[in-house]
Amino acid sequence: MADDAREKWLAEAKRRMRSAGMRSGQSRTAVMELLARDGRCLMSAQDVVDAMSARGASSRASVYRVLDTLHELGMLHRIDSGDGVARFEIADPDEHHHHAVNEATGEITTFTDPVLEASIKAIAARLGLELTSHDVILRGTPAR
Amino acid sequence: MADDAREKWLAEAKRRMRSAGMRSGQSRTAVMELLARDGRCLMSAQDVVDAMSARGASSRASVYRVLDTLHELGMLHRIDSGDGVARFEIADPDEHHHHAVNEATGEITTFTDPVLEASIKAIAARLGLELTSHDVILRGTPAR
DNA sequence: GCAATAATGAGATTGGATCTTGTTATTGTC
DNA sequence: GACAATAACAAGATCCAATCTCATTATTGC
Repeated sequence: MADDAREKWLAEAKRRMRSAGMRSGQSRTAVMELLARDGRCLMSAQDVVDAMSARGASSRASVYRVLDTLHELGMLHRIDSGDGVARFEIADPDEHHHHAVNEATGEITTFTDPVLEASIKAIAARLGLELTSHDVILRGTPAR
Repeated sequence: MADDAREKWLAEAKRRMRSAGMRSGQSRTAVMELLARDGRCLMSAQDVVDAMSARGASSRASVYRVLDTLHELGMLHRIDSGDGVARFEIADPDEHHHHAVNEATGEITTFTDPVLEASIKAIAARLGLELTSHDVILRGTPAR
């Protein structure tokens, strides 16, 4: 993701927090800035906890709280990859993607697909569902 | 799912276990029969543990082992619904479906869609991935 | 600057899942 | 059918992500 998109994300996250009547404590600020500056794709909460404690700030409880808050505010995607660890990534409104897991290496790649998105929209309409979110996860091994 | 499909599943599960060189201990047998006879859609491991201990059999460890084994043999789907609890359901080779979560009620419905499946196949091919499994989860609220 | 109160930190706690170890049961062989 | 080899099991300890508690600290409107 481009640097300016990250800064935009940070500004938007702060704006939404403020307009939700939330104060800007040091943990919230620090976690948001970490995610905006150094956030990798699919960080686990523990990754964030480690990164924060490496710079001597933010307790585990706070990190979990902030991640949860950002998720509720729609600023983070939460992906449950199946290993019992929730992973987060910045929600860039300009880029909607899904994930494919290489089961041989554990490597995760992202992809986008308009046909897939269209069919998901059609399914939701058929089910009478106002879609709030959706996940698609592919798992497989490299084809020979 | 029809009763005969369940019996077919049970027979196939036993066959695969046997051909994988595994013995048919009482825990394996009991868990498989429970799943085949009374298995609901999306049972958690704990649900199975409770059901087994209600009939005075199978330790928690055994239940987890058997579920894991059945999953590895391709006889169970494992769905991580995002609440930290893995859920399982019988893998009926004749019926491949996905899940939609009603976020207002927590209710889970299933759906199938050929267009969706086709696009997923196409994506996997594009990524050079030999697909072993894939999940699609929709979340939303009932449209007014 | 002050008071109200939201946010935080540290550690305890929860709960799903896994691991360990001694025991039991299954299976091929005789 | 009995026996030995060994796979499978049971019970409980343990692990670890996530949540909760509550006293302390920091932020914000006034």
